[in-house]
Amino acid sequence: MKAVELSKSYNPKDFEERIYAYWRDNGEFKPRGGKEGHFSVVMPPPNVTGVLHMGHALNNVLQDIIVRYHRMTGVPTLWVPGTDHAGIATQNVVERQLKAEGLRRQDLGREKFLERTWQVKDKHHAIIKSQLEKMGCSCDWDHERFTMDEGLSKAVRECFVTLYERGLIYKGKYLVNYCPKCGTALSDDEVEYESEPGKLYHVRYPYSDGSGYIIVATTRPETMFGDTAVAVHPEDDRYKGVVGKTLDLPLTDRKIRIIADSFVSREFGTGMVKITPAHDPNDFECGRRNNLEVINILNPDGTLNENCPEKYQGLPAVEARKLVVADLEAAGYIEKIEDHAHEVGHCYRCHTIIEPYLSDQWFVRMKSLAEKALEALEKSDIVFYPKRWENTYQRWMESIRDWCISRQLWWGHRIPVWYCKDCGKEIVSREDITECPHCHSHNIEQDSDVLDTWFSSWLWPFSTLGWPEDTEDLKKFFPTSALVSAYDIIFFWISRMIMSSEEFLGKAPFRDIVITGLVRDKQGRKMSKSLGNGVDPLLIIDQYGADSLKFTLCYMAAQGQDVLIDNDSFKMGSRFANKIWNATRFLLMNLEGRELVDFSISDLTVMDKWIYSRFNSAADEIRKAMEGYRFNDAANAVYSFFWNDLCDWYIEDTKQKLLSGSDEEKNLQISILMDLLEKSMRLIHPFLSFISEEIYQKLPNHKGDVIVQHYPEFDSNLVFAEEVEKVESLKDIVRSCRSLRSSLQIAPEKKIKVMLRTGEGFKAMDLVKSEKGFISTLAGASEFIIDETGCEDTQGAVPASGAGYECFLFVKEAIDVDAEIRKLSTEIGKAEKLLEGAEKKLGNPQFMNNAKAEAVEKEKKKKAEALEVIEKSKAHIELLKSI
RNA sequence: GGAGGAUUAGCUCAGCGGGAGAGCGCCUGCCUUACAAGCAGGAUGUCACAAGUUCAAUCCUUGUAUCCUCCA
Repeated sequence: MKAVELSKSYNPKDFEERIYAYWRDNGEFKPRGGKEGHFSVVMPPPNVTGVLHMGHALNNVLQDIIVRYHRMTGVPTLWVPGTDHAGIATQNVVERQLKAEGLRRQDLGREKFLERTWQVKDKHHAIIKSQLEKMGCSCDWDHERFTMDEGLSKAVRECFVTLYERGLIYKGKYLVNYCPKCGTALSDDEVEYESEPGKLYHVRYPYSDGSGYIIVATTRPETMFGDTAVAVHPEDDRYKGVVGKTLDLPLTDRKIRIIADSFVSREFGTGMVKITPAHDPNDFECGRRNNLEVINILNPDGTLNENCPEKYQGLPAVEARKLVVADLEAAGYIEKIEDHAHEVGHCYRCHTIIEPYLSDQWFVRMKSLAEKALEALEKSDIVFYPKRWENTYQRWMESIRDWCISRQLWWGHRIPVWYCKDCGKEIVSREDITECPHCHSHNIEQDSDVLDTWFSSWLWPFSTLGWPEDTEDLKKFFPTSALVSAYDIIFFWISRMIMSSEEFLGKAPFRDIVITGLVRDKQGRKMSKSLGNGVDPLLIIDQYGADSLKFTLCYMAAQGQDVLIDNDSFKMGSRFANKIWNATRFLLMNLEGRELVDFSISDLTVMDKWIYSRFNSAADEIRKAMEGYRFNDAANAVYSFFWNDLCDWYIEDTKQKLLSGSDEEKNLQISILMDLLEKSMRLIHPFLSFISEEIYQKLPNHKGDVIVQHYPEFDSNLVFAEEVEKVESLKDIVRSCRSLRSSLQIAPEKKIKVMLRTGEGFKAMDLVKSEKGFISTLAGASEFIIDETGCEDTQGAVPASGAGYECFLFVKEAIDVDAEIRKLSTEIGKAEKLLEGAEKKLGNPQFMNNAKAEAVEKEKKKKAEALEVIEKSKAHIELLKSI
């Protein structure tokens, strides 16, 4: 057989793109496994604005690992990709473009504006798709969906109309979060609160009967024009008797009443609160309870309207505030002004301050939906990883509020409601209509609003599979198996998907909910453009390769913890990939002139059995880790098996045989190595997909594409506990010798005589004998003597000890005897500490009675070992002194 | 105001009832014919603080401090 040549260094650019195309063109991403059951994942659809950032990379890389792992177990596996139209975000992008051209969306008109938005969508979609491909995502592109494509739009219609028919959708006057800049209502979750320095204004409201005044505290004095009451706590002793009295509202000619309501905090300000139902959520509720008038004082653009005194009309709220305060002050209504930090809501898209605003909006009644979703958790139909998010989910569901789903935007799913201008009826329809079904008038008009983006994405797990049609995909792949998402959209998205799925399909949309952390910079800050601390996944791929990106993220993604990284973090994955590359390169070189032979367990040496055992354990660890979505543990197992076990010890051990063994020995050895390499590539594939495929296809014993090979499983035939113990013992001996050499500053090329003296209970004798050459090489021995009787002369040797053995290095050069003695003394010190602890426990009757038998055994062993170390070390000190 | 998370080596973080770990960085020595993106050896920690439970606490409980996040 000829050697297979690999380029000298790992260069992912040579093959990543080619391999991706190969997989895709060969249909490897399609669900084709033959086993029973299915494994399916829907990709959280990235927004078609902007490009993918490191958070997307983390999310998709983890999905890819899960998907590849399950695909290799042989079940039909489907990963559905897609993108989200992202209403406000995308519309903002287009509006920014227009602004640069001096235009507004109204100048274009709805149709032209939407055309332009579709162009933006197409552009960003192409970028996103290519990014996902570069990352190596093994999603089935034939299943790709977009939240505004035909099928999904149909699903949205079906959903809206059905909910309407079930009485779960209503239109109502409601106080909504309103962004004056975006010109739309926002859901509660789309408002971000930030603490901001502000003022607390104490304002005097005089009694109408002239008997003095009361003082109310407010942070937003301009809203006083919408005041319709002042409230006190019903049990506030300070204000007994004032309830029911009338006040003159300053700067106006209106009169308002004092009411009692227990929502008032007695501690805040003066304990008297002005009630502005149209402009504060709490006040709105209070107003409802007390049948207060609701006066809206704002225009849609956030300026004051005709319900305010004329001089303030048309002013933005912040401007009006200044003027109102000045006027109040001039009229002597201001008691005092103090600094006051308070939470201010901002639009999550454009960061403008949110105004609570009274308007007509569409809502979904959430209570019944939430109840079903809670039940799903109680019945364990859904499981969160990590589990603690279940509390968060539960609390949110329990305190659910109705969901405002209308948005005053153009980009999105138009609300399927028509109004007949002739008969005044409201028509909700699955199909577009041109005629009023009641009076047959053509004078009808569709509601101009669109639906919240999440109203389409909450259907994602089943709408992407064809719902509302009863498709094959839906039958085969729904419910999906796992959903991977960061914790920031549990409420926006995850919770709502569960609700919609329970409502429309009667089951949870997925079983496992894998919550990842957020990607942050090394200081723990969110990555953002303004901070300039972002790490671009594409640049990382360019620099280190997609496998490095993937493996590093996986290695760092511990149980939903945030992932803190910088550019250099990815060297870790890159080094590992390079190691894999070079180990393979070495092995493939050694194929020259060899024949692969069949072998069985009886042909295996102790070392062989050890490495197969280690491989077996690694496969088992990885399976357990994957089942619990502990990605870092899985990555760790892969890493330490390949590098520490296979490369550092096993391959090193085989070098000698590969160089100087007989042809037969060489053939057997390289065959075993090829078997291990083939298995390793399968083991590694979910975590470093490109390199493992590239290598796999070059192996003489490969069986097709690694992406669809069977994932290694725990094999009880490959458990060799005794051999493992022996090899660990051998490694220990080598380490002792190396450590001694190093501390004695013996140059690597200097070979010296080494003697191993073994005591009772030393099990690895046969291994030590058969691996004499290997030990000699690693220990730099010119001569390696085994002393089983303890009779050999140790005069003049430098000693070291371990469990069941002593090593003696016969050094002729002058050595630093004192330093060695000091080293031994610290070892004695450590051992004495251990001994003390062990003896204390063993001498403690309560320990002996209560502790587990294994714990007691362990302490006994500890004690024996400590005694051995102390004894030997003391003897060694004497030996050194005699030099 | 409520809830959750974090606090372990210089840095980033695993671990989680019985002798403190990884990667990076650092120190020493090696271009050993796969890999200097490597190899070998080494140093570094009152596991935030305080009580409690336990035969035994970095790990469980409670409290404190500092930091972060979410919700109101």
